[in-house]
Amino acid sequence: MSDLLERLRGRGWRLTSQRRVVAEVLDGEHVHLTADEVHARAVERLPEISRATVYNTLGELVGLGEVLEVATDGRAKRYDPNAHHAHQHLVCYGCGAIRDVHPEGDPLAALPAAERFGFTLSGAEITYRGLCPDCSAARP
Amino acid sequence: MSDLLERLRGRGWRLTSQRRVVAEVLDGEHVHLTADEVHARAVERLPEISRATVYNTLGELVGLGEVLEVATDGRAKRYDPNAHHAHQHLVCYGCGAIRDVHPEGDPLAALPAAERFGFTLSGAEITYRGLCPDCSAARP
DNA sequence: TCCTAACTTGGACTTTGTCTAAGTCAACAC
DNA sequence: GTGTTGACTTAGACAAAGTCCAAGTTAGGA
Repeated sequence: MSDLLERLRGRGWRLTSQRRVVAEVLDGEHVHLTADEVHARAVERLPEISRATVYNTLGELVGLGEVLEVATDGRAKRYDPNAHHAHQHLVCYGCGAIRDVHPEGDPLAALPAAERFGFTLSGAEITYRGLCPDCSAARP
Repeated sequence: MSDLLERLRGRGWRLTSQRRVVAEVLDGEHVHLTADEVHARAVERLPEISRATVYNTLGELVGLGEVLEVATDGRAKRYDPNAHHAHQHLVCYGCGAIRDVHPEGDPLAALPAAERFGFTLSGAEITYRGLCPDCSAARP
């Protein structure tokens, strides 16, 4: 994420303090924040940043392919900065915790031609569901 | 779906006209309606049915395992009555069309123990993305 | 036929996200 | 360093999707 700002600058982005703060908040691994959570953390560093700007910036980052949008629960979308390494997600149905995971093989290979209905496939998203260790311990 | 009402009755459900209509609307294959679409179709048969009842009934059907909730786009959830046959979904990113598909093998098998982080896995949902034949033709 | 707990209703409310008009400022030119 | 300008940000109104509640209705057993 450290060179993200340089890449964005190279694409003609104006480097505002707001965008810098959003990029900083998203830095890291296993980060899957909702837009509101990104806003809350951004406000800690830049109190006057608005919700609209956070939504705008997240939308731009997704459009540029720098951040992935993840919809694991039909509630708020989550934003995953780990866009440059193919991965899937493992979600705890107890507490909602999300981990990036790396299954073996190409998921597209499992779908036979007869099951493609003439579609031109471009990818597959897998959400593994389960109970995390903490939630397993809490439910005897 | 035809014997769904019998199963529900067996579980102590009161068989109201509202629940009957919601179940009828959901009958069929490749059905993936939003709650609002279910409500719109239910109103055609029972004009005074309320949105709240549709949401209640859908929630109960999901809780009983008779209907699946599908969140393919971060917008409205969709309801899939094909809950008793394991399947995955193929979604067109042009028009949003959804098909039920049946990939080969067990998706859980692709996730190595080292990538499970101590979770107790219970299932996996796969969303294949692509362009359907109609949308492919429309985008030269 | 009556009774009652279960069900339904309309509307208020919440959450999540989008849009707009007006004001601000990063980056370039000089 | 200063000025300029179009891109960016802001607050708040709006919209979509979903939840909650008190009051009224009703399915199904007694």
